[in-house]
Amino acid sequence: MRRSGTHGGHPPRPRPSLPSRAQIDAAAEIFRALGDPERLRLLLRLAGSQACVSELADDEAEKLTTVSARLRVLSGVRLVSRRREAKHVFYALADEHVLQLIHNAIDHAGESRNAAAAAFNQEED
Amino acid sequence: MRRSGTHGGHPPRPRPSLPSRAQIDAAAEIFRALGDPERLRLLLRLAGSQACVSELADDEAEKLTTVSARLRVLSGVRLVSRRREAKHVFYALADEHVLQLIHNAIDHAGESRNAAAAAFNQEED
DNA sequence: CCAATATTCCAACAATCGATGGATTGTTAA
DNA sequence: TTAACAATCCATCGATTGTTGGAATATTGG
Repeated sequence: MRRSGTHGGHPPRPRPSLPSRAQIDAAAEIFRALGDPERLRLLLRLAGSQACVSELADDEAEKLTTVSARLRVLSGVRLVSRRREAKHVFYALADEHVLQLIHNAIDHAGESRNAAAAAFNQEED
Repeated sequence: MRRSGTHGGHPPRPRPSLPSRAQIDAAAEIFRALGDPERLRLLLRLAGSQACVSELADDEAEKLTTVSARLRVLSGVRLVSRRREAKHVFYALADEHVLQLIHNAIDHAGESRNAAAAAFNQEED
């Protein structure tokens, strides 16, 4: 049964060309970096104010190397920026978009209760 | 340094204090589900049109159980919705929000070249 | 130079993840 | 009921991940 054309329901949406494989991979990498509670918390911490590694480690009561490793992942996908100042290396959110992305996810998590099935069908879990 | 006050396009987003731990965990779970190229591709495929598991498996030349497992992850965080119709189970994007999230990430990946250092001194949007 | 401090690099390790085949459940038709 | 098909559940396996201690690097100050 191959009926992939006869179920109307999707409005004609301007499809901005399908993302390339490279783009999908890049996006997945970003999401993967975001997909860890500790890294996410670190990002939100940086949203408040920039900080150096030792300060962050002290703040979250974690090992230095642990925090450094987390920052390395976040920095690897440019979610945070690095800046050296004397002996310290300061990290900061790359830009406001990052925060938006996170808050979008939090939003989605909060409302997904019934929004999920809304446009599709009503079902009960 | 720019203050978040006079942005001419965003609805008044009240800074929602700091997200709770549960919210962070939930967001991380969503990001983790998004953090896999195959799952991401599956989502984009569903953005085109809903489909049942076997159709998706056939479409992407993957095992049925593999696709089912991927969908299970996506469904687990309500990124996609499930609907049973006769013998088939149809999956669809949970809502448009999901697509926005993905395109935001792709966007970020594309522009992250110089956006990284922007936040530290002068930023431009 | 050497010492002290801040951070990253490296090499384990346990924990988790994704794919997969086979068993199981669910649905329809005879 | 049995048969056929669709999808999920379960157990396993190989690969990857996150943490961590110790070594290496970088920077500043004697």
